[in-house]
Amino acid sequence: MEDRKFQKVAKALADPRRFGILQTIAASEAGKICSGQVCETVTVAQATVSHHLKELTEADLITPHCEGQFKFFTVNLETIDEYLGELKKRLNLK
Amino acid sequence: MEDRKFQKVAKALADPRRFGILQTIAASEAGKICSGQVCETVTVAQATVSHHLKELTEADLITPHCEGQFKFFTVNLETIDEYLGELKKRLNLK
DNA sequence: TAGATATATTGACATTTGTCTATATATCTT
DNA sequence: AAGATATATAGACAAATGTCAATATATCTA
Repeated sequence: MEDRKFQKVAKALADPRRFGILQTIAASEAGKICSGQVCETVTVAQATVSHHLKELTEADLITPHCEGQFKFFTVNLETIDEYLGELKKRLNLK
Repeated sequence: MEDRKFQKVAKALADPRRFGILQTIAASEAGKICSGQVCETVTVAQATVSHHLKELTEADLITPHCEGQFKFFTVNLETIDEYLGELKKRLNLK
């Protein structure tokens, strides 16, 4: 994994609220959830949620797909696995 | 793992320079390295290195032990493993 | 005991970042 | 077409953060 992506992922995971959103998406019934539903689970403004979803998307931790006026997100498991592997690799673990 | 620690570790890992320092410690010959040696591998001031080492220590990612006027650090593998496990757990992975 | 070396702390500063309100854009529904 | 709903963007702001120079503290050595 490239430095740039490695750092992007680490940063995306580092904010508590943003990680909470990621967790919410991961825990969603259908494995996907739309922006509005995320907003309901959180105490910040819609613009802030939109911002966090963008960050998570740019880190490739989630993947968006539109259905009409709704935008759904799914967790990108591969990126997470890659990140965990890369972290171990860089720290010479197991 | 408690929320507080989980966040602390994530934040500690999120800064590129700080992660680089962690990597340097992990890669050290003897498995331990003192502050001054870390300084040599990096382009920032000694005060900045000291600050990052403190952050890593507070996140329990490294453990300090003094030998005279030197302060050595070793990587705390347990914390890293715990963090990886917790991350998977929170995202419902494998 | 002095001076040298190693690390920590303080205080300042600039940048980054999370947040908001207001507004724009896009899609749906009647 | 018009209003309603969903999401994105712009701009502003405060708080957090990485950085530094200067200084303090602690330990070593001659």
